[in-house]
Amino acid sequence: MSKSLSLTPVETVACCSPLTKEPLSHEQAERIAPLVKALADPVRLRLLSIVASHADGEACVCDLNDAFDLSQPTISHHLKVLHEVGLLDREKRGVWVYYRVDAGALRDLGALLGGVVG
Amino acid sequence: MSKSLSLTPVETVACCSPLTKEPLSHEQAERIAPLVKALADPVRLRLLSIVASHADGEACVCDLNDAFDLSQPTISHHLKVLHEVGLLDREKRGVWVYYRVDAGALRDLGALLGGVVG
DNA sequence: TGAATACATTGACAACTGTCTATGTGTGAT
DNA sequence: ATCACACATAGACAGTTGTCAATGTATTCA
Repeated sequence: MSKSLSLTPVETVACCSPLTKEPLSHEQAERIAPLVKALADPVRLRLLSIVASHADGEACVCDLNDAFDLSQPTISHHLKVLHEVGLLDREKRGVWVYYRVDAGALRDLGALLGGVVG
Repeated sequence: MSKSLSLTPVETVACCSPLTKEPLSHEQAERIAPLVKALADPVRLRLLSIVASHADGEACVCDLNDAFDLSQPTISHHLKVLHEVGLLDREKRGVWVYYRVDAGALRDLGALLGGVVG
């Protein structure tokens, strides 16, 4: 895996001490913020929790659309945000697209915030 | 402590299962999101980490202002956001105002996201 | 009382975000 | 081939957010 600027936010988070241990550098904060920002929306929080707790750990977009009173493009948009930041994996099977939570990413983020050692 | 709508986001988070355990309700997501949103900014992430890792667990605004290349009102604004959501406690002593991290709040949020049982 | 210091509040403005409608793209079935 | 379906993308628009300069409010000291 590359060490370059193309690190996804998720990859960045994995290697930081807990927030409360030592001050975050400017660069660390700039990289972590997008990941937290991706979670900072009620719809995306629900999307993530629905996917995570779904049978087989994955859910197709059609299931997700039904869970909200929002247009399909809006759900698609939120899924894209979560995917781009590395919290959700995508897989297309036939006509359907299945999303799956990157459990390690969530765990690392939790550790970073909560103070549990990663 | 009241069970009413006046729950601070921090109080709300403390009582939820991890994100990945079961789907968040609409109401839960609406309450948790502001807390995550408060963290979803690089400046606020750094502010929190600086305060948390400071000697005695507290820092005065003057220290914080010096750590950033931003105007004093801007820092004041970010501190207010973190305070209103319950992540930072304020205490005025003389002319100075000291901020302190609510460690439990951060821990609960980490548990909620990371999946560690609260 | 007056001046200086530490911090908060206000108001303004550009940038970003969430949502929608309309449209595009790929896949499977007839 | 054509049609229907599942999902993504584009463009538009209102609401929110981060920042600053200017101003307000306590508090201490002289």
